[in-house]
Amino acid sequence: MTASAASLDGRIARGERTRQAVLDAAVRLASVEGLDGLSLGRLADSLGVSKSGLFAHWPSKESLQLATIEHARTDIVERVVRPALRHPRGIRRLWAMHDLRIAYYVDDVLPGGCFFCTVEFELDSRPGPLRDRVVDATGEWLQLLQRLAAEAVVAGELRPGASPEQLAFEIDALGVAAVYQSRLFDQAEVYRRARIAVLDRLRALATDPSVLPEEHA
Amino acid sequence: MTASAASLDGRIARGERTRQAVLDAAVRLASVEGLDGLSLGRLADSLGVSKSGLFAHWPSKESLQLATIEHARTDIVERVVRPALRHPRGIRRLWAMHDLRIAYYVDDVLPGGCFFCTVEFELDSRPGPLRDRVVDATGEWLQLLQRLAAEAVVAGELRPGASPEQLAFEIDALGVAAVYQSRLFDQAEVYRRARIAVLDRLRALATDPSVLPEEHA
DNA sequence: AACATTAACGACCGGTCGGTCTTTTTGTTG
DNA sequence: CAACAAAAAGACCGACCGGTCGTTAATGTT
Repeated sequence: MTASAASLDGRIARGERTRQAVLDAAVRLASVEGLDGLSLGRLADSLGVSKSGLFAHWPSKESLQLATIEHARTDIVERVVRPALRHPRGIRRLWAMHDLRIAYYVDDVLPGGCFFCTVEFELDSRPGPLRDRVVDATGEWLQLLQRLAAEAVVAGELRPGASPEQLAFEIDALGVAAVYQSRLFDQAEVYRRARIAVLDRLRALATDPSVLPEEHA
Repeated sequence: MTASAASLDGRIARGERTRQAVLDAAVRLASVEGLDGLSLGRLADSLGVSKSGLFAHWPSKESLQLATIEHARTDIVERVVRPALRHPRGIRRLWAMHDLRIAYYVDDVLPGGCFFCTVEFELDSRPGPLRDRVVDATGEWLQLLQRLAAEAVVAGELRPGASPEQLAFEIDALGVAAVYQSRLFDQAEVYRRARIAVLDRLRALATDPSVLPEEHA
């Protein structure tokens, strides 16, 4: 019985594998049906496991939903936030954040397009622990955009008059709208508009627009 | 038995009154819970009528949901679209449409903020008659914004280079984002940003910005 | 007064929901 | 091998879901 026994125990490893598989499926399902529309029976069926098996890992539906939010957040951080942070600080990093977000949607990572967009509108008027967690995560995202914009101002790449709060609001708005309009109408056109809108906005506020990419037709 | 017998028949009048009361409550409930979260039992309870009484007016839940979409659409037309169309054609009418939309949210007409925003994200990835009807209504709204923008270009109030499609996308995006962010965070600040964003955008594209109102602090 | 029509109700149906409990299977350890 | 522990299954529960049916009450027609 060593300190790493837990990681070597095949039983626990199996449980962890199952847990990840369940959360993967839960995020995918919830991106379409919402966290409330996510039913334990259907979730279990879609994985070929039994419903009661889920209760071996989470004591209630709500705790599974909370874990699902956490899992979705981790996914976004790894696929969007971290890659964007590898770009040079300033206006290019801010643009990369929006660009990679749209790319995440283009790549059809989730069948519903965006887990957080779905649950934000699902829970925005329904108090409770789920909503609280979504509020936190969304606040983090907006503050991240805001911080990147502020850094771009400090670096002199955005005009001193530019408001980071205002800019963060607008960039997020265009990302959210891209999700729902692309689902309702023609996808490619909408994604193009969401990119152009932010590019135009950044170009108008930039001290040297040439650091931004061309508008790809 | 005159031609206007139907309108004089107290039985039919009573039914019509009930029908309107049900649809009013349905739109309000669905703006919070979504069209799927709308349960017939709770809807009936909130009105003090019996669940089976609802089936006297609609043959199925889906047909009630469709009627609810229609009812919500009528509400928006009367409270936002028609008042905005009374403003002079061009950039002022386009601004009025956005301004009145935000005012609709500020006035807390619906407990969930916006019926269509909720159901757009609820149904955007779920095929069926409900989604089809929402797609139609949303398309109408976007084309309306687009038409107003095009009229402003024709009137020479917006620069010839301005793209009505792009502008319509951006204005709608800022309206939608105002809804969900105001529900998750501080309301007044978000509404102010949604107004300023569109005002700035229109001002940048206007040939004569003085026809637009000042940015009210 | 007799009858037709409409709105609305209460009882009930099969099915699904989240959740509990007991049992079986799978893997670890002495 | 036996003893044990974790993962997973299966049977089952009360509550609620959308929906049906037979009935009653109110209104209008003759």
